[in-house]
Amino acid sequence: MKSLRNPNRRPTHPGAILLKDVLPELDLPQSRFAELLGVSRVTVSQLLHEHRALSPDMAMRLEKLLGTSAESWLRMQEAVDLWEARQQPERFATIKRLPATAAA
Amino acid sequence: MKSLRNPNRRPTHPGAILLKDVLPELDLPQSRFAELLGVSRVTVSQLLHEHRALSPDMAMRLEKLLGTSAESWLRMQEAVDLWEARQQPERFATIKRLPATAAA
DNA sequence: GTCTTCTGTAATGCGACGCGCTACATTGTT
DNA sequence: AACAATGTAGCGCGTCGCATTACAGAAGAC
Repeated sequence: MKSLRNPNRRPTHPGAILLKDVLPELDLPQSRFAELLGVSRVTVSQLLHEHRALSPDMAMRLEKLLGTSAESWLRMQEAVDLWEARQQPERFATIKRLPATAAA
Repeated sequence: MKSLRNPNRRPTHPGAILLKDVLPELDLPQSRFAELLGVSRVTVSQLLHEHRALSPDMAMRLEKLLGTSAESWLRMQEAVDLWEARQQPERFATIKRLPATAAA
């Protein structure tokens, strides 16, 4: 087995975690959550529904507000970004693996 | 000790690795390196000198060409991005740590 | 000494994207 | 009926990655 988790599935968007786990736990309206983060309500809503990426700026805000590490939030976004990129192999099709110089 | 490496230093920019380690090893002119990556020479040069960030697109190209994981390249950039963000705490100063609900 | 290669960098244009703001429709609660 | 919360679209703005062009300096080949 390669992994206990399906290796080819789209990784979870950080917004989904916020929507399904974090917000219910906090028991706050999105509007209030947005206020506390110092961003607009629309920004939060779009993030929760995966209509935009979780930016480094937002990762920092979440860290400050929730105490969770900004790194962990960014990692999730990074995973999504790379998964998306890998869905279009044509984009990189012309790039051929360079033989390792095997020097040193 | 918290770490063997200085914890407060700016993390190494991925471009620096390319410039100091990867390119010398490959023994290629930057122009040829750019060709193989499928990007312009200017783009490579600016990346090597840390004048721009290493994008997910570039991470994929490096993975294809060098066999190194795109994740590892992006992680380095992510570290730089977060370090930069933390250098301006004023930006997030108004955000106050929310008490853990301690529910469940 | 001259020509060619490689390189750093500035300038311009373009498209993508994160964000704020406004506005409208919908749903649920009082 | 009235209000709060939410999803979403549209607009403008600033930032950023990238291509292209152009210029200048450094280094090596002849």
